[in-house]
Amino acid sequence: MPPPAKTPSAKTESAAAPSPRTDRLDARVLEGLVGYNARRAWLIVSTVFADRMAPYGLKQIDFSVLSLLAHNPGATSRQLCNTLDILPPNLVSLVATLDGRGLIERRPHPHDGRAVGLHLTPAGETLIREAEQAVVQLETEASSRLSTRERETLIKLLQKIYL
Amino acid sequence: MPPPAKTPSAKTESAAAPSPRTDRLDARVLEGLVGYNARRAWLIVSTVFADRMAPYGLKQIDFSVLSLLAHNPGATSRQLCNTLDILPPNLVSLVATLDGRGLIERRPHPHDGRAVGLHLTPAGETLIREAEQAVVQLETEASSRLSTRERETLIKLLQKIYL
DNA sequence: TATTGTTATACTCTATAACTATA
DNA sequence: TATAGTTATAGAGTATAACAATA
Repeated sequence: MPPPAKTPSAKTESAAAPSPRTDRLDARVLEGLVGYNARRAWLIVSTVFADRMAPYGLKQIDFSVLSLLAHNPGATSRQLCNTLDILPPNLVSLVATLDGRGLIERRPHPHDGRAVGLHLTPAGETLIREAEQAVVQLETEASSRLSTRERETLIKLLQKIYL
Repeated sequence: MPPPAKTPSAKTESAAAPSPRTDRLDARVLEGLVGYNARRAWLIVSTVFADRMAPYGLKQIDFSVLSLLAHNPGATSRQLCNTLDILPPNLVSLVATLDGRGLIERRPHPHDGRAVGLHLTPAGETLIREAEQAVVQLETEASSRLSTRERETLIKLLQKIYL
């Protein structure tokens, strides 16, 4: 059996340079891991998201909550928590802030006296409509090196992991 | 122009159920975003990672540092920071802990008196060798619904975003 | 003057325990 | 007894400013 074809190694670049003194290291092991790559990609999209959503005063979690309420009027905190995988105590101040900004409204739940139905206000509706458009735009730019087909494939494969 | 074909909406499930009272909400807008999906997928892999690496006493960042040092002996803190996109102050206690555990060693840098070359100890070499195998295994399981080809495609597409 | 590594610190995110009011 | 929402709090993760030693 012939020796296996070696993948190019950083060490073989130059036999006389044990300390290449570059700023970047050989990260090929990490770059072969789904977890590492998913986090790095998310970090990039995240940064663009934060920049573009700053004018709307929305962080990622705020956007998620408003977008869910736009398409699920009357949803409860518990439903938001289950859908977004966040813990109830961490949603409280968030909902309170959105309420204080006049973007959402808390109404008594029709069938359950313990629960509170969350609804977008007209201001909230307007804001999330604009924000959703901005997010679609920002997502397209952040993944501009992917074709439409590739982007769809990427999302489909990611969902095979968590959905 | 005819009305556009409606995508199936949660609202059309039943005209008499304005509050479906389910635990899951319609999240199709979010599920169309790369950022959202990348984060959700990373969260899953992350959980599996934490469970399987607990016996080794390694968090993700510890694993990344040790793995980089295994393939880049003598790397400096600054190089680790640049490669992993973390800030220097946040690496200090981390390196100190790995040093305290006897997994890495700090040696004076040959060409730069300010810098410190980081090296794995024999114990560190052994640990990261086992840990890398465990991570490959855990990654395969966490992405078990993907074929080998799909997993490669996923990684390639993620790297198109951040690399 | 610029860079490496460091300290101190603050802010955000995430997690747990315990309470209340309703079911 | 169990669940929805809340409070308080603790722990991680991430960020900035400022300093000492060296280039």
